[in-house]
Amino acid sequence: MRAGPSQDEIRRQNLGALLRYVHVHGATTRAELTTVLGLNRSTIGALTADLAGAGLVSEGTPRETGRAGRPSLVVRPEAERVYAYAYSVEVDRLRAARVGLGGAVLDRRELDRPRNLLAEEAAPLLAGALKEMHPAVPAGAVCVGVGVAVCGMVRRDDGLVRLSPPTGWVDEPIGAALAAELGIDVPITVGNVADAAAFAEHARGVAAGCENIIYLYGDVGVGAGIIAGGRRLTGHGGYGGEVGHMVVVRDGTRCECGSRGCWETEIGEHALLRAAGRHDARGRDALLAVFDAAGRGDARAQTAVRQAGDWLGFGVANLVNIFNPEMVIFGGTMRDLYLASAAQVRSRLNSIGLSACLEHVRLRTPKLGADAALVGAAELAFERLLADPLDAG
Amino acid sequence: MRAGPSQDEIRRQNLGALLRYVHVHGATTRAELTTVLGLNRSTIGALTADLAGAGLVSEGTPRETGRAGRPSLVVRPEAERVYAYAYSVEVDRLRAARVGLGGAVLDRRELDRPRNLLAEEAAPLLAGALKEMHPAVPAGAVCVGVGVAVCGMVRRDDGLVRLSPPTGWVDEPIGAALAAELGIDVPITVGNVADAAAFAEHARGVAAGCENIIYLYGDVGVGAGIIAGGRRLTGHGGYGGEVGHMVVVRDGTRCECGSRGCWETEIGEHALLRAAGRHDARGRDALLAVFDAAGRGDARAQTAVRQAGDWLGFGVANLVNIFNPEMVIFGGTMRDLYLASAAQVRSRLNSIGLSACLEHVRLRTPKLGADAALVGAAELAFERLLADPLDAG
DNA sequence: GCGGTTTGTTGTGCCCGGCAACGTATTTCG
DNA sequence: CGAAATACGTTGCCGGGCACAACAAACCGC
Repeated sequence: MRAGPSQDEIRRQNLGALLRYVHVHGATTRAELTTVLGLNRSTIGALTADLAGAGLVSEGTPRETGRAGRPSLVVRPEAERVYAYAYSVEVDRLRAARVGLGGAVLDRRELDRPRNLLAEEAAPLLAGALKEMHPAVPAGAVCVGVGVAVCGMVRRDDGLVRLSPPTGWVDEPIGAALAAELGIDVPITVGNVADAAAFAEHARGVAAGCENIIYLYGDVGVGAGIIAGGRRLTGHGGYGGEVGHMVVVRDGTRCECGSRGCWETEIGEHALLRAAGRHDARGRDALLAVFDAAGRGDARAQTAVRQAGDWLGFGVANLVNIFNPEMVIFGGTMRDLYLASAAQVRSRLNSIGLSACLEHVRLRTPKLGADAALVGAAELAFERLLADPLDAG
Repeated sequence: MRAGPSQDEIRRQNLGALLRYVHVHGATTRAELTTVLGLNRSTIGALTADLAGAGLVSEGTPRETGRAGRPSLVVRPEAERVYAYAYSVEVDRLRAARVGLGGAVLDRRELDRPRNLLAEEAAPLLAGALKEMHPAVPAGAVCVGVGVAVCGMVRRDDGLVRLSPPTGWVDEPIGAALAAELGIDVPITVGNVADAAAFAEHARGVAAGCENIIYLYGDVGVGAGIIAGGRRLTGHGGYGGEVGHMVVVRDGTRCECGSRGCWETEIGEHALLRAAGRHDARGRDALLAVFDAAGRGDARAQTAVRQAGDWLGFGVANLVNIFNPEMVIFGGTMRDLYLASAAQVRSRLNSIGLSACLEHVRLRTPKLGADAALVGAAELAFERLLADPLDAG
């Protein structure tokens, strides 16, 4: 039961809408902004002046238009001067990047992550990557935040990593550890990697313009970033989207989460490698080798892929029936699995899915590729700026 | 990429917030409204004046407060003069009601629904109920809309009932048929019965104040009304929440939807009656007889109930893992099943559910009882008024 | 260079809500 | 019973936000 916005909230929202537009769509003429945002020329002028004054955008000379009339000024995000640090904590990899307003990756570092590395041990490594990148930051540039994407369940309120079977983390305060290590005074936002990737694909990837999407992200486990009605589905505690632990086989194979027959146990890394007869292998490279082998005609690999693809379609169909999404995106290892078994996926989907839900659903692979998680993490950090550009800038 | 609200939208939203508050919470003093809505006394005064002018609220003499100071005026919804018609199309029952602003059922009619009655045949019956109720409407009262709750998949854009296996409806334009039959010029909103019930329980039932809930509604089939982040989860076409057709047994029992092993085939009416050895029975009474028998110690009935309860817990656990809701509500026949098999439900939930998701989830039965669907249908109709009180009034 | 066209800029006005001063209704206390 | 205290409604004023219109500026085609 909340009242409507006050007038300065209007201003904030309009500033945010403008900044978000140039952040997502890149340099934009003022004329275009007036039509897109539905605001008056004079208002757009005032807003850009405010944002330029805060150093968030710059106005440049117009592009050659070819048409008659005074050319419109171009509003550009300050892609170099305003940036966020983004981290992605994956099973066997730590990624760090400096991402400019506008979404460009300005700098990056990657390092292998020893399995069973705890948050307190990871934080110095992550901070080190940041310090390595720091000298390249131009003078006067300002960091608006740090975003961290972790493959695990993250408590919304404080960013505590509750449970991340693939990394072995339980109640790891990665945000606090990182804050202590960095010693810089910027807000740190921690989120789930699938959520972050979904967010990025929703903002500037294949799902641009879609309001209802499911981004399925496979690593060792499987999670989903879900956007419903244009907003992230977080759930009450922030643990929404744990579709990998939807049980698809009652009393099935034991899962790391303690339950049995989770979807993950049928389509996760372990399941596929085991089915392909590679019990000792792990990691993404091993997985790709299976897909390769299947592509080259290896019968056992083909069976494994087909079987996993069948289960992939099974679970996706269930999710489609529940959410009625506009698009399902297959990211991480799910991308490879989907591409290798699209026939099985579609077949299952068509047999299980309700026809009304199948009508408009599109199956896609990510547009942002491996960077989706990083860009999404940055997007999490930028979100604060976009909600209130002048205060957070 | 939408701009912030304009100034008259502020007004609309504030009017809506005030009207919604008295609609949900009943008569409220102006003083309370100022604190709840965070608006100034003068603003509340202006808003109530506008609403009173439109005949939506009335201001009354203050209640005895016992405290010092001038007593605050009481703002009351015009519960008799402003109303909506609500319909609920269930498998073997048609309900109609006149619901006043504030949510009170002012008048009601119920009739049996012959199975296999199509929308065009149902519309005259529904219209007849309305005409029966019409003479009792006080002079000067105004109808703000008609809400219809149907146990089936409803297209959001136009209210077409796409598929409703229990009633046998396929692409039935109940909204249009009703509009033609009624001949009155008020907007007709059609929605899913589970959605409507969830909406009602969220607004004024057990889930008041909860932002993430799953309302499980059982009739012949099973559907869910889902509220995520405080907003209804509709999905892209409006078909979200069809959890009854989440497949829980791969290649299991054939379902009316064309698929196999849907949740519905394990916990729906047919499943329970069959398991209890009552193959020829149907309807709610037959179902209640099974629960009765189980309560009295009938072994076969007990086994049937336990088995269905086990599957109920299974599906609920999956949904809890996916959505991380704050509350799960068991309505319709699911209420009876849940009450009769709470032990099984909790047991499955605890073994399958992720511990983080189980932390805060509460299992509840509806507070509004059998009226939830009707009140929810009315709520759908009121929604338009609450979004823009002065225009829609 | 000149008209036509499109856009930036500036000044004005409307609307909304906050605020403070004043009037009013009720309780409490002497 | 009456005055002080308390809380509230009402009124007028103010600042902020955006739309609008008039004017100035920049570009195109001729």
